[in-house]
Amino acid sequence: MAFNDWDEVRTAFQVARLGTVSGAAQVLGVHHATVIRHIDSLEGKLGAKLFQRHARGYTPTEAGLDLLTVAQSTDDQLAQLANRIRGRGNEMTGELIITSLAILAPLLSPALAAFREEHPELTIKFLTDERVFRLEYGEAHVAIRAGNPPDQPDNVVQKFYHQGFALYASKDYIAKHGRPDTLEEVGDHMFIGSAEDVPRAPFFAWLKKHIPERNIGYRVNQITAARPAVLAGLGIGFSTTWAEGDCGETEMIFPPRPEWNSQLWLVTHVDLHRTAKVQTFLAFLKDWSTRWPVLED
Amino acid sequence: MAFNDWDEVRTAFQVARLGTVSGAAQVLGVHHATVIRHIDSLEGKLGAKLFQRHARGYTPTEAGLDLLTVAQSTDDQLAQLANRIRGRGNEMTGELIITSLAILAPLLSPALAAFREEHPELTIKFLTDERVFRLEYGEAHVAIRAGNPPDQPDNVVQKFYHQGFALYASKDYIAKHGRPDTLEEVGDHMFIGSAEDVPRAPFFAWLKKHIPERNIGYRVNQITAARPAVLAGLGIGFSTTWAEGDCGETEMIFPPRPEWNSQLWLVTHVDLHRTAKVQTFLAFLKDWSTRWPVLED
DNA sequence: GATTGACTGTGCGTTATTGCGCTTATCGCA
DNA sequence: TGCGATAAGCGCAATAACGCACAGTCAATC
Repeated sequence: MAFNDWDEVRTAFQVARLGTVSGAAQVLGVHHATVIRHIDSLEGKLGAKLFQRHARGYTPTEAGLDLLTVAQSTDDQLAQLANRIRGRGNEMTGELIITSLAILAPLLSPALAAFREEHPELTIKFLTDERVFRLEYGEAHVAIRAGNPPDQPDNVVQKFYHQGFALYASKDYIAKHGRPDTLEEVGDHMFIGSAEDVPRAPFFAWLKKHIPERNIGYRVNQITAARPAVLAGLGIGFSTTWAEGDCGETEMIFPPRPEWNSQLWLVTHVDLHRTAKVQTFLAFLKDWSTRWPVLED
Repeated sequence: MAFNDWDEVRTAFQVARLGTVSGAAQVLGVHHATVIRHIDSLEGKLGAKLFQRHARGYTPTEAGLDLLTVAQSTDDQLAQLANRIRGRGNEMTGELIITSLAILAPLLSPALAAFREEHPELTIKFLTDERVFRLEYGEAHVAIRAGNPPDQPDNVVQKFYHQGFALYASKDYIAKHGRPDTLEEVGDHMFIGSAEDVPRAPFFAWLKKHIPERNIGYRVNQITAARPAVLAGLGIGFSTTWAEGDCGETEMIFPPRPEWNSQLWLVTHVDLHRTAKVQTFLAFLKDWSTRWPVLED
């Protein structure tokens, strides 16, 4: 390790620049004795004189002049860095990393597109994965989570969209098998269930509890795979109300129930929550979500 | 002022590089609590988070990554600077500034030429002036002084060449006016004296004391002007034995006397005396001076 | 040539920074 | 599920860095 005390370099820099210990002390906001001690320490470590001392001040030697130029460039670079970091909090530039459940991609994409149009300097990363991305590792700025309110420490959580799930079937399926009248009497109708033994999604948990095993002929481990199965006529399956709203390919068999619903949460890390980038995005997203269909109780 | 504590930047740099507070503390040779305090202080000053804290360590934010790259370059530059400064003491490069009396230029120049040939990397500045250059201001590395031993503090003084002065006249002058037999009976012979009221040079002081005013028809304020005057036939004047040795234009009228002689001193500043550059030059010069004419007592 | 002002240098008391020990939390592994 | 390893965080005591006051030096100026 070359210099193990950058502050001493900074002190020597000011002395070399100003030519006097007193002047450097004034600029640095310390006592001139401190400046002398820093210089002595630095010269001792380097084994070379940086300054010639005389009653009128300190004159840099060749080594001192060399330090002057290097430290000047360091000073400039650090000043620029400070400006960048201080300004970054208020800038809508760089990356904005958002993570959510894969199923929300169709719902969120239009909002993200509109947000990017408003802030072209911003690059948006939209991450979906089986594993939960960790905000505390800096993997994302904003997470959209479902289910019970996340209670990670250092995470700022706020209520977001209340998502309604209903049971749908394709028009083909209905033409072939008709539609069940009640959920208590499903007859031979086939349902699309979860591949998990203990499904995390509330609607899948409900399905496992209320629909007999024999009526479940197709199982998925991700809800995103359910809709294509429904469209393919594999059975009656869950989908969100916002996805099926007015598309002509499916019909709602049973309307949303409170116990099927899923609450979405907006989650940010406390360190990033206050930044303009995150705040602007959250405000935009909440405003956008008012246009989404609302469940009637 | 952007950063007023470069040490905290250095700490943050190691944390960003290694990813953990503990690792950075180990590298820096401080306690990990100190590292945490540095980071907290730095973030507070910048008003932005540099790291995301979690149980596995510290992950740099965008600002932290920015700092990492800037500080990495700073670290490299300071390391190179340290190597340059540490090595400079042993290098024969850069400048070597020598100051002396103007009259010594003809004597020293051949030595300086030979020295530069041995060390082509070295640029030699040879300064002569009325005023005395001050070593303690870094104006020169080596000074060649005459007269009484200099007793400036912080100056390293060593005996150098013992310079002999004699009285010379040009062949023209001798042809016209002949030559005096003794210094006690100078008759109408003209001498070249000093323009100063109290001459500092010992031979001029002697001249003022022993030669009547009426025999001094030409006065100079610098000894360098004396030899051209002698050559021009203005009178009998002092010159150094090394200058007149075997040139055919002048003849020695009176041989050197101990009271005319002048001791030369090699003077260096204590801060620079130990450097290889100065030491090598001093050794070379002393060796070279052994070839100069020696006074017989 | 005495005086004034600016600067360096040093001993001493104080403050602030640091190190230490302990606690808490997380992860990996059996 | 429990245990060991690793890392952050925090209060308290020790130490090192700091500011202060005064001495000493030099240069300029009237």
